[in-house]
Amino acid sequence: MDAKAIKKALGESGLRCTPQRYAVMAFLMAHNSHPTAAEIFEAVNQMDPRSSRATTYNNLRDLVQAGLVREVAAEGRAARFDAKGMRHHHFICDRCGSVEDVEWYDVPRPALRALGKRVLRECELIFRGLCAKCAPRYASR
Amino acid sequence: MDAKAIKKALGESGLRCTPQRYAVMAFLMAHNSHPTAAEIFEAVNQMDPRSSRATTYNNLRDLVQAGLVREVAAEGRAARFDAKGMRHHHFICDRCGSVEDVEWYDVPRPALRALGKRVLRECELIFRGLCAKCAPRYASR
DNA sequence: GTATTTGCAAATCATTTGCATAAAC
DNA sequence: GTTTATGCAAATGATTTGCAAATAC
Repeated sequence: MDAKAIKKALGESGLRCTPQRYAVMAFLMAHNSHPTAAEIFEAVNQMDPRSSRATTYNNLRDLVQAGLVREVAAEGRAARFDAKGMRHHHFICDRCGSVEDVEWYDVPRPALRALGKRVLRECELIFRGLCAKCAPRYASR
Repeated sequence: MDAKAIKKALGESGLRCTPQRYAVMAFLMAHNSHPTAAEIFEAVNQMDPRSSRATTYNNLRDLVQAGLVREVAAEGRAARFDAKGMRHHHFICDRCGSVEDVEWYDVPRPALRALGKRVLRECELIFRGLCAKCAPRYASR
């Protein structure tokens, strides 16, 4: 379906369309679960055991640099990734570290005032708390 | 000036007021530069070479858990810390990774809707771009 | 006095790198 | 054919942990 689109996007970014790189990109486009690099490696390698951990990491770096993939850093935990599709914000679970999409909402002008000489590239909302799975089991910690 | 306040806050969190822990907390309260754990260790140890790297890390973890310190994760780089004082948002520089405070702005209700069964603890704005120092030198990358 | 914290060095975890081989363009 | 990417294993960087000795309460 978008095999061609992926190839095109990679080409335009000066990246060759190798099976390993394609697989990472396709996987991220098909899953909005914000997987970690390790999870992506597992999944991609299970379908076609031709990739290596290092290559997965290198490809993720390349894709982030090319602007095709977004990296979400969470405290103390491994980074998580998602294909840049429709704009959205993120909800990060305090308990399990999962990252979920939250419907996009334009940050109003007043919030952008105090930026001074800084050059703004993007502005994202990060919600934190307990995800729907963890909320009921709230007890420890 | 707030030596007493620090001691009190630690006590209320069930944390003993050791010189090393106190030093970390006092340093964070006196500097809003969002230092990394390594920077905090350096600074604290320079004034009084009695602490160790491990203890600094452990104390930072304890202070974050106690809710006295906030941890800011940035992609690929070391975590940065700040004492929870006045509420504020963060600006993270794409180039140098520095984290700066941005005046607080209450996120309007509409943005808080799509949260479903999730339990919201906090909501923060993350601005990304080039800091005032890096903006003029924009060239490479 | 007792429970917590420290410091050390070793361990772990996520991620990157060097380099020879293989594949994309 | 040339340039870029791969896979491996080893390196790095950040952070954590085990444990005996020290210290806050």
